[in-house]
Parts: sequence; structure tokens; C-alpha cells
Amino acid sequence: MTLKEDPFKANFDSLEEFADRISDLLQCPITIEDANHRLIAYSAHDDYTDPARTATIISRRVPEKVINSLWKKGVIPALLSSEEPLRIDTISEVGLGNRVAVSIWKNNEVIGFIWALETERTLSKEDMELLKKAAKAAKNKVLQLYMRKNKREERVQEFFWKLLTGHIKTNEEIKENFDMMQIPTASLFSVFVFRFASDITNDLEKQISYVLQTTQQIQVLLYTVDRNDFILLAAPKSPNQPLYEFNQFIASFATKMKERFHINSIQSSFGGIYETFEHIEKSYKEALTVLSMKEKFPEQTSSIYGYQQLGMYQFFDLLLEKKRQGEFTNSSLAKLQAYDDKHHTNLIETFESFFDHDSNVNETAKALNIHPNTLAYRLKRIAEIGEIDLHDINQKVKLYIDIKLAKYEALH
Amino acid sequence: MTLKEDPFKANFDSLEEFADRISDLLQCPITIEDANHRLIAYSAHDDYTDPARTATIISRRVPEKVINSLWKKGVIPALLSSEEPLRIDTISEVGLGNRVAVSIWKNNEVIGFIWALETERTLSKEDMELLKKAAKAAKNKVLQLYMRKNKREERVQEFFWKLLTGHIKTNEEIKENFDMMQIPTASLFSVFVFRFASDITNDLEKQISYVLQTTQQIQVLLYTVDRNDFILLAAPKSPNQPLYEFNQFIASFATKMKERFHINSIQSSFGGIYETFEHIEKSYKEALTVLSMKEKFPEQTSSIYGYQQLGMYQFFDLLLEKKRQGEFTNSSLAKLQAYDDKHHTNLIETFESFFDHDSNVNETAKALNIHPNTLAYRLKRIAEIGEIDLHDINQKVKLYIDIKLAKYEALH
DNA sequence: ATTAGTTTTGTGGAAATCCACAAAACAATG
DNA sequence: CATTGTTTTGTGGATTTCCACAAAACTAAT
Repeated sequence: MTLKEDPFKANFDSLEEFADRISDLLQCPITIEDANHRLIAYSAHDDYTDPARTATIISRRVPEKVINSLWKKGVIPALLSSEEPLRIDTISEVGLGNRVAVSIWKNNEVIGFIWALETERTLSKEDMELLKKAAKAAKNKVLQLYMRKNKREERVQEFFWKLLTGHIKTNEEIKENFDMMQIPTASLFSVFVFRFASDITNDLEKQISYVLQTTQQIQVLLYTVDRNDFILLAAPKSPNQPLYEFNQFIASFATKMKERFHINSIQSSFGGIYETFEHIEKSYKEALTVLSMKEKFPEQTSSIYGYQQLGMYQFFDLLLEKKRQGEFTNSSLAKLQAYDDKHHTNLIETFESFFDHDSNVNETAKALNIHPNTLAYRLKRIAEIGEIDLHDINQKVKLYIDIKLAKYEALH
Repeated sequence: MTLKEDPFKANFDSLEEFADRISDLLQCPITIEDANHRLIAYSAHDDYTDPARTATIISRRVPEKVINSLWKKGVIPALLSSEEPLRIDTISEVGLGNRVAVSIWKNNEVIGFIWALETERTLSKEDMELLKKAAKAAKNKVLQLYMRKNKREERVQEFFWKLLTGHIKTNEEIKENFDMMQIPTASLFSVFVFRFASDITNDLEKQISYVLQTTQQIQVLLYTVDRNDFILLAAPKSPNQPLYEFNQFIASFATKMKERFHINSIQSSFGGIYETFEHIEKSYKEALTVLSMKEKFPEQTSSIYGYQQLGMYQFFDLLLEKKRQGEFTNSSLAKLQAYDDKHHTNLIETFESFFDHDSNVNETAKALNIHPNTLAYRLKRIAEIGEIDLHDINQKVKLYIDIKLAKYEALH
């Protein structure tokens, strides 16, 4: 095979050099990414590049909206299932001009992509063939990067577990490690847990990792896997609305996993949002608490992900313990329960739902499929039978908590 | 002194005999009571007696409404301050006909009363003198009764303390003791604690005891004193509305102590209402909890006496403990607090009051002396600053509890 | 099947709450 | 002292809630 037949036979010092070589041959700007769409290398001395490429180079990763759009158009799935180069037409919404892409393979796995922008000229069939060869030639270089990353990854994982289990106590020590491993630090962070239906396989881990790496809604600091839990330390992009950002992230994570990999039924949560790293263990535990509560109160907590949002459920374990010791007997609840049992009524459920719906008569009636007047009548009955004053928030809160607690106890 | 001059010089086997003797001499029905208006003896073979006397004999105590009325008219205070016989005109509301009364004294203390009904005839001045002598002669007999009672009282007190401190465990053993000491048992009961401003003196104890003995709103089973606490085991008259009865009793106890003995500022409470005697210790502890909560949350708990009514405050000690361990951090509260501190606003107080008033805008505005619109504005601000959803009852309850808890912690 | 008691649904008008907007008061700042 | 941002008060009208009463449906027991 002559150099003309395989122009990438030569050795290259760096991937940058390699990118320049392709660029020279094809006469168009070249970008090389890893499997997670992080920039590995790009050709220099290009006259024109489209906004998407510029943004990619600046932030050293492909912008999320571009990735999203490529998924939606089916580009990435196609690249992941074939070694053939693929032409992508302009997607002007995300600043993407015409281009050709090819995936870089190692065994049966995609480990990167090469992009060629068709700014000045359109690639011919031969050019496409050349690009395919380039992808094959790039394999080893990209793989080396991967290996190095993996080794580092192992050390980082060990460190993360130490943090999660509270084996590193002082903030200085933690910061030192962060610096040493070149993990970015953040002023605010929280631990996320994504619980999958079954144990997380290597493939699944890669897919999750892919979604995380390409998500730019949050800043990923560290992550690891524990059986069917995917554990993540992450920081918000801006410190103003961390809660909102985190919730957004969880929602989009779920939809992405579903749309792209057909994985549903992920239970997600995150712990408290803290400023100092000593609280990582705490945040992790809190995230686990949220998951356990979501299991026990699916309806109530369906839209709750953060420990903050867990509200009063935060101390249910504590209360349950005392309840078990026979502490909090509630005669109102006992009376209502007795009445419900005897007359097959739903007074307790009615009260619970009413309180759940912020004491809004109409909403509650709708939720229970009853007439608002029926609700009013039942409430009057509840006050009579349970001997409670429905204007006394204290009694109401107590009854509400006791109802939830009884449910919780039944499930536990 | 001849028998004619002092016709009571002779010995009498019983107080009944003594009552008959007075009755013979004065030609009218005679009733002898102890200091607590319990019937000690009464003359037989009387043709006519008024309804008040009949009721007294039947129930072996003067009906409460009669006592109340006698206090109101100033009769009892007069009898307690003078040895002279006193004529009382008909009080038809309570079925009391014309009569003459005299108190029985021992040293400087009244230990009983003699009542002479003027059914057939009106007593002359000489008759009144005779009655006074009778009162003097009755002293020793009545005193003997007292002594016997006191001895029994001591044993009973010891027993009660064992119950309060949980030193008698089994229900059978407790019942046995109750029977042995001839204390009436009841199907429902609770422990009351009345806390006075200073240590309870002998005099005060007698006054309290007097009010208790003459109260017929509840059934007094046992009582004792612990420094400035008066501890009482009592049962409701009927098992239907124990809560209501107990609350009524506490209110009337307070007014009576105030009106009759000018003692205000009694803190009252009662524990859980139970059916089996093993729970006496628990009920006592609960009553103490109520008092401690009343001390810490005077406004919120001013109309609360029963442990039941304490509602969510029941588990505040528990929560505080966890809070101390740094468990429940509430970033919403923290943010609101920071804002309040910086801008000298009252967001937290506003929210607290709003929740206290069952989310009623008008009431809250009135309580805070602000315009309802101001309240609406503040609530909007609270939602923004604290990042909480004011339609989410869970978050609201949590914030509310955290606010109260912070107050509680500050006080403790 | 009848009946008494309880529960649910329907109706209409009084009362209250909610909402958007404007105006005024206030505090902090340079 | 003028400016700026925040907070409070005022107003009018749309909307919702509340309440009392009547009617209908349902349940359990005779």
C-alpha cells in the first residue's frame, strides 16, 4: 500500500498534526471528538468555520443543544451503528453547517468521531473513502488517550468512595486531592443518585456517562457506580438557582436516557446542597433518604428529587421510631379510623387529600372525584368525629403527619 | 355547767346521734359537713327537707352549684372568717330554703359546718347560741374523722407516687391497691398537673384540695404535691367527651382559685387520656411535657391543656435533638433569615403568623397590623426569596416546623 | 319492600378572596 | 437632596368560595 493509497500510514506526533493532515487532504476544517463529544483535536488555519464548530473549540466540547439536535435527527444513532461516513445537512437552529462525519471504532465500540466541514467544497465519494480510512488510522491515538484516562479514572473512583463514606474528613485534605487529580472544584455541590431497575452493566455505565458528559446543565465533578445506583457529585452552573438547575437536570437526564437508550424507570434524587466538601457524605446519605422516601410515598414524592424538597418527610424515620415505642397516639385518628372501618367511609383519605392539596376545596374534590359540597360535608363530619378543630393548624398538621406516619409504618 | 346550759356535754357514740340531738333541740333538720362540704352526718326523721339537702344526702356531698352559689353570695367566706352562726335566705335557683349555718373550728382552721334548716320554724337568738355551742361540741368528733383520713391519706400518697414514677407495673397489682385503699376506679383517666408560681404551702394545698373536692365536673381519684406542682389523677364524669370535660374543669378550676383565693397564674395541663393504669406514669410525663411547651410557646399553646391538643409540639424535643446534630438544615429558612437580617423585614414572622392563622389572609393581616395586600405582597416575596412553593403543603409544613424549632432552640 | 339514617349532589345568592395596577411611603446611597 | 429600589396602601372588578337548604341517592336493618 503506497502512501497515496493510505496517506495516514505515517506516524504522527500528535492528534493535532493528524487533524491538520486530514484537513490538508480534504481541504476542509476537521474536528476530532471522543465518544463523549469532547474535543480531542482540530485542524488549524481554517478560513471559515460555522458557529457550532467555533463553540465546540472554545468550550472544548460540543454544545449540548447541538448534540441534542444530532440525536433528534438520528445522526448519532446512525454513526454509532455504522462505520460509514455520513453527510449531515445544515441545521441552522444550532449553527451547524453542512458536514460529513465518521465514527472511530475499537472492536465493537465507538471511541470517537471525526467531523469534516463542507465550507468551501463538497466532499466527493473518494473523499468520503479517505475520511473512513482516517477514522481507522485515528483509532490507536484515541485509544491511548482513553487508556490514560482510565487509569486516572481508577484513582479518582477510589477517592470518590472515600469521600462518600466519610473517610477523608478535613476540608484541606479533600481540596488537596481535588487539585492533585485535577478535578474542578465548585462553590456549591450536591450528590445525586440514579437508581436503575437492575444492576448497572458496563454498557449502561458508558451510556449514563455519555449523557452526563454531554449534558451541560450541570458541572460533573465525580461519579461512580454501586450495584444499581449511579452516584454523581455535581455542581450547578450558576450559584443562584441550584435547586431549579438540579431539578431541570434530573428531568432532562431521565428523558435522554429514555429517548436515546430506551431506559425508563430511573429513580433519581439528590441530597442537600452544600458549600464545603466535608458534607459530601451527608449529601449522599440524604440522596439515599430521598430515594427510600420516594419508594414509600410514591404519589406524594413523585415530583420531589432534592432532599430540601422532601420537607417534613425528612424526619419520618425518626418519628416512626418513636411511634413504634408507643409515643404518639392520636385519638382523633383512632376515632376516624374506627368510623371509616365501621361505615366504609373515606374520612381519613379525604382529610389527607384535602391537606395534600393545600386545603383547596375544588382541587381536592376533583382529585377525589367528588362534589365540592360532599367534601365540605365530609370535613364537617371529620371535625365532629375526630373532635378536631379544622381551623387549628397545629391539630391539622399533627393529624396529617400521623396519617402519613401510619401509612409509612404499614409499608416499612 | 348543767346539762341544760350545755346540752352537748354528754358523750355521743356517733355524729349521727349528735345530729339527731341538735335536731331534737332546735326542732329542725340538721346536716353536718366537713370542710370540703362532704356529708358527715345528718338528722333522721325529718318531715320536710328542701331539694338542696336531699341532693346533699343522696350524693353524700353538697352539689357544686349550691357551693358555687354560696360562695357568690359571700356565705362561705363569712363562715370561714367567723365562728358566729349565720342566717341564709332562700336561694331558690339552687333549691336552697331558709337556713342557719355555723362553722366548726379547730385552732384557726375551719374543719366543718353545721346546717339547720328553718322549715317549720325560725330560729330564735337563743337557738342560734345553742347552735354555736353545738359547733364547739362537734369539734372533737369531726377531728377524729380527720385524723383517720390523714393516716389513710399518707398511705395513699405513697401509692400514688409509686404510680407516677412507674414503680408498680402490672395492672392487676395496681387494681388491687386501688381496691384495698377504696379508691374508686374509672374506665378513663388522665394525670393533671397544676403548676403554681411558688412552692405549695399547707394552706394552699388545703385550698386546692377544697376546690377539687367540691368540684363535681370530674371524678378525683388521687392527688399529691411536688414542690410547686399539684398533681392529680382524675376521671371524666362520662366517657363520651373526656377532652371537653377536662378542658372545662381546668378553666373552672382556674377561675375558682382566682375568685375564691385570689391565686392567679396557675399553669395547668393534663396528659394523655388512657384506659389502663399502667399508663399513669406516661400520662404524668405528658402533662409535664405540656407544661414545658406552654412555657416555651406561650402564645401558641395558651389555649392548650391536654397532651392531645399539643399536636405537633409533641415531638419537638425529639426534633430539637436531631437539629442539634445538624440534621435538618433548611436553606429556605436560612435565606429568609438572611434577608430579614439584612433588610430589617419580617418575612419569617409573617409566614409563621400566616400559618398560625390557618392561611387566612384577613385574620393574619389583622394580627400583624398590616394591610391584607401587604401580606399578599410579602408572601410573594417569601416564595421568591425562600425558593418555596406556597401551594406545596409539605414544604410549608417543613418551613413552619423549622421556624418553630428555631424559636424553641433559642429558648431552650 | 319499607324505613330511618346517612351521604351525596344541585342551586342561588352573599361574602370573601384574588389580582393587576397605581400611588404613596420609606430606606439607603452617593 | 435627588435617585433608586423596595415596601406598603388603596381601588375596582373578576373569580372563587362559602353557606344554607332542598332533593336525590345510597345503606343497613327490620
